[in-house]
Amino acid sequence: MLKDERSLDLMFHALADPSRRMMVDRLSRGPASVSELAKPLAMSLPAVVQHLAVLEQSGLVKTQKVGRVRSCTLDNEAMSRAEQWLHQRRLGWERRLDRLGDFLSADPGVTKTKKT
Amino acid sequence: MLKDERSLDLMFHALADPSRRMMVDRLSRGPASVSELAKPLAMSLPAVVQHLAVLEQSGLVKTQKVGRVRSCTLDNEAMSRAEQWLHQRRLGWERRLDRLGDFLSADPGVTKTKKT
DNA sequence: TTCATCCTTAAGCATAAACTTAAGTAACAG
DNA sequence: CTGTTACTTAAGTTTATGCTTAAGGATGAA
Repeated sequence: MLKDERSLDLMFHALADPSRRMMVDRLSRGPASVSELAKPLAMSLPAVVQHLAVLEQSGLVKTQKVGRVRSCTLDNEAMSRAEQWLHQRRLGWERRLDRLGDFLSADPGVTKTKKT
Repeated sequence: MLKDERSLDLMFHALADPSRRMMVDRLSRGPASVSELAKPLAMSLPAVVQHLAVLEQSGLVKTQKVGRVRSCTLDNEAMSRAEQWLHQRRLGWERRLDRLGDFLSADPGVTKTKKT
């Protein structure tokens, strides 16, 4: 992990394409070969391989070549890192809303907040 | 929600840029104006506004103009949808690993699986 | 009214993405 | 050894992104 930020760039970018999400979705049900991943997608095989490269560079997917077949799997830890980034920001926001709720119910009528 | 897939495209794409993530990070600590969002970023204001438009179109951020100031807030539900997509795929994968673990510990030595 | 503050809009530009087709290469089956 | 399967590589095209600078509004303060 040279730069965590860069890694998030690559992961979210990888997830921003419906074909790639479909591949991830397929892999969430178990390992698959390149042609298995390609089957449901309406595009050429090279295009699929390019998508796979994006997923692999992001770290979300690992692949391993056995004979002439490339076997692909999901990387749980990478998935978790993307999920956690979202989770933490969302929690920060929710805590803020909670505090606001507390404030409002504690002293209804007071509206002058002091600073930012 | 006309197309859930399209919405995920836009959200993950929005998150795939470090400047935009920085804006989301800032907003997770509370609402902010456009220039507050711009302050820590090394780019022109119009560039920031363009990033903000990407975030807004994705649904992750809501904005509201009061006087000459645009106030921005995070949309918790949109954040949650992106998070959930990741969470569910990751769980699918983990369940699979668990089943594999059960299988291996239940009958060590047997290696001939049936076929996929 | 006059001026500074906060955005907005428009236009242009360089780079990156998402494909395509056309040829390979490498394992394996017969 | 020959053909089929399963990818790989290369090159080219089109569209989208991420900026920039240069000019506008539109509000609010004095």
